[in-house]
Amino acid sequence: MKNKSVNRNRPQTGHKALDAAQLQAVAELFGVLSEGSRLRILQILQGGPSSVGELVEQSGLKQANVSKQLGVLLSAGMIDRRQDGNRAIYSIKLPLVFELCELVCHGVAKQAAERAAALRR
Amino acid sequence: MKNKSVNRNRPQTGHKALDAAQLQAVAELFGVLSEGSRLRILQILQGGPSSVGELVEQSGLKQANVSKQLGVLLSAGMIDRRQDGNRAIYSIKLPLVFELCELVCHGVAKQAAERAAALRR
DNA sequence: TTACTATATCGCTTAATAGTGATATAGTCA
DNA sequence: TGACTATATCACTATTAAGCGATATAGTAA
Repeated sequence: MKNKSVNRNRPQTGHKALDAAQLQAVAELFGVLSEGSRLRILQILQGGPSSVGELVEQSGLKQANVSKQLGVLLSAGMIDRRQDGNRAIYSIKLPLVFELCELVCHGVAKQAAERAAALRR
Repeated sequence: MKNKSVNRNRPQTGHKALDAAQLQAVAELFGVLSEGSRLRILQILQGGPSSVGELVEQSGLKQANVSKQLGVLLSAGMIDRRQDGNRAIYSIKLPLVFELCELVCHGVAKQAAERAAALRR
């Protein structure tokens, strides 16, 4: 028999593997970030807290949709909500969101854009 | 009139905003990472190149599903494919994948797991 | 109260995709 | 050649969610 294993000499990655539940949690976090409309909202919120109306205006999305996506972001714990009189003010809660966007935007945005354009068959 | 703008004194974030196309590209990248099965495959590949059969064995997923998800990862440019006789050997291509996982896993995995468990209403 | 504004939610249609069993394709070995 | 193994693809079902118009809810102001 050949028994030619590909996996000898595996490099040490320096972090322990996640179990199924943790993997699923990470997947869900990425899932929240996998929608252009939500990224757009987060991008606006990176500039500071905003009301729903301001988000609607700046994003170009419909109000119902903005509210819905804000709910998703809120459930995911990524943003905070504060009531100010008539309005609801949202702000970014998790600094990780910043870090993720920094990492992705700096390192990959251009390549990703090119690749996505190429793949859009 | 009140004209009480929430958005004075916006902090400088130090990176320029992405346009719609770039946002969409980033969203698609996150989308690829938003599935537990694909994260599982990437996690195994972090230990080194593997054949499809090895991935099937270690992941517990069906072969058809592994092949399909490998196709998604390949199209996204995250992994490489090499033919070795009868087998197809896949390996991680984008180092960014490592960095993303490091960042997320270290900083959030536990919190995300707790939060996801709490949210699983 | 009434009128007005801001936000959230409902119901709906539509689109995308995960996972599956079955099958097709391609390489290996006799 | 034929038998066998490994991988990819097909056809299908079921689930999920985005975006929308319409409506409900809540706060404000007269």
